[in-house]
Amino acid sequence: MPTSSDKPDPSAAPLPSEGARAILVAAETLFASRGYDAVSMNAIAQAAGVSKANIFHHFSNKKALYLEVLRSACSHESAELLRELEQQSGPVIERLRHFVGHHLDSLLRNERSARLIQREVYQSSDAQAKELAEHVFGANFERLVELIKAGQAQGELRADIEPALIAVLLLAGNILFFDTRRVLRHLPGADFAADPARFTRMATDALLQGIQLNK
Amino acid sequence: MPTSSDKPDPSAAPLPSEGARAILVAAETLFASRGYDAVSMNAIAQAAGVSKANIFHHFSNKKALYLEVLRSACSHESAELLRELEQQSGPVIERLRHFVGHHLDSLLRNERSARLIQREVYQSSDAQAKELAEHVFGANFERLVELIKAGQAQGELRADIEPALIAVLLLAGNILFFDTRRVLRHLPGADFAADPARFTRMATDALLQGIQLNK
DNA sequence: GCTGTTGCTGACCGACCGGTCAGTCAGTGG
DNA sequence: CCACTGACTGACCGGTCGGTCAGCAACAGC
Repeated sequence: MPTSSDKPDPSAAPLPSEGARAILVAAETLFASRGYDAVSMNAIAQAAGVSKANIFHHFSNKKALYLEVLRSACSHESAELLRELEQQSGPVIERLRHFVGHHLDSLLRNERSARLIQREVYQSSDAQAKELAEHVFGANFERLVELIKAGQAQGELRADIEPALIAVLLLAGNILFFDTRRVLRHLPGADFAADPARFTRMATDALLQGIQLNK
Repeated sequence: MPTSSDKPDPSAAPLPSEGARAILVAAETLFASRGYDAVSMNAIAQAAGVSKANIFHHFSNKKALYLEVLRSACSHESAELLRELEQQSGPVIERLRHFVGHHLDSLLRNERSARLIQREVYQSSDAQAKELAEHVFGANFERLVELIKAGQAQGELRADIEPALIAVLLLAGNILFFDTRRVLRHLPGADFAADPARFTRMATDALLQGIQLNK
């Protein structure tokens, strides 16, 4: 009998084997840059320096490998952002500024994970979307909304805007920047595309204070 | 042979034949929802109700078909937005409000085109990104930036923010909404996810007036 | 009649796909 | 020493991929 090909449990933490690690790394890189269908098991095997059959020894099939890559990316990404949201103190506006700046920085540093998750979000079915909202983004988003609510309660932020909307707007600029920065760089007048930190600072300022001139 | 001399072709592009139209429509739907690699020529042929060989009769290969689908999507999308930006009159702020609202509406109505173009933007190489910036988004973006500059010159908008940054922020909310609305719907407190028009109105208001409480 | 030309098709091709299988090899407990 | 195990591999499977090609039906002009 060959090795038992039991399915990897999505909730419990399976064993991160030694040889499987290289496969996961190679697969993450390829899946993130080219997408699921454009990456063959042969390509992953070659990139990982192992035989194709070896991948099937560690993962039951291609989909299971992809899900495992996605799972690790989600947990990694989620943990980093939650950590960032928790530790801060001081005025809410300063905490928001810091978080937004860190968020874009995190996207750019963990580009592969971010791309993988985004790909999943952008083409998810309704059922998948609900799962993503609850198990991947729920905690982070709720934490951010709580922070905004606190800012409203303390009179730092306008209370007549839904806090969730503010959260979305704060993240929208970052995500658009992350997604389109290569194109942005070639648009006229968008020289901020080359400087993420400057973009985040200016965008957050604009959103906080408004772009309309107060008479 | 271009025997159809009775029909004046509006663009320099080749004529969209009768039988080729069905292929283009089927291909656009499939490419938009599943991506290039996940769609086979067999699937396109079946969806279009023709033989696979017929596709190769009208298009030299899969890539050429994809590029043709992309080209028509780009020209269609671009023309609609440019038209919207040109005709308006009145205060700049009102024109911006109207444009942003129409932009999200356009994204949702032409979901397939929008998805196709986004897919291209998000995974474009540097060379492709430059081409997209110059030939697809350049005109629209520049027009929007000009409108913002006019608003700044007339004292309607703050002049200390780069106009291109304002343009990006105005579009960012819409695009994030379009991309993540399925996930958004399941996030706590984001009930605006079900009402695009309301989202756009509130988001634009927030951006125009700022979310910080003015003492 | 014949002769292109055009739109279209079924049959087919080599390459590659995800996945399987028999078997090798190093380690290890008894 | 042996028996067993898990990591690993080359060869191979059926099936599908993008793409080709000879040919058919319809229709024009001669």
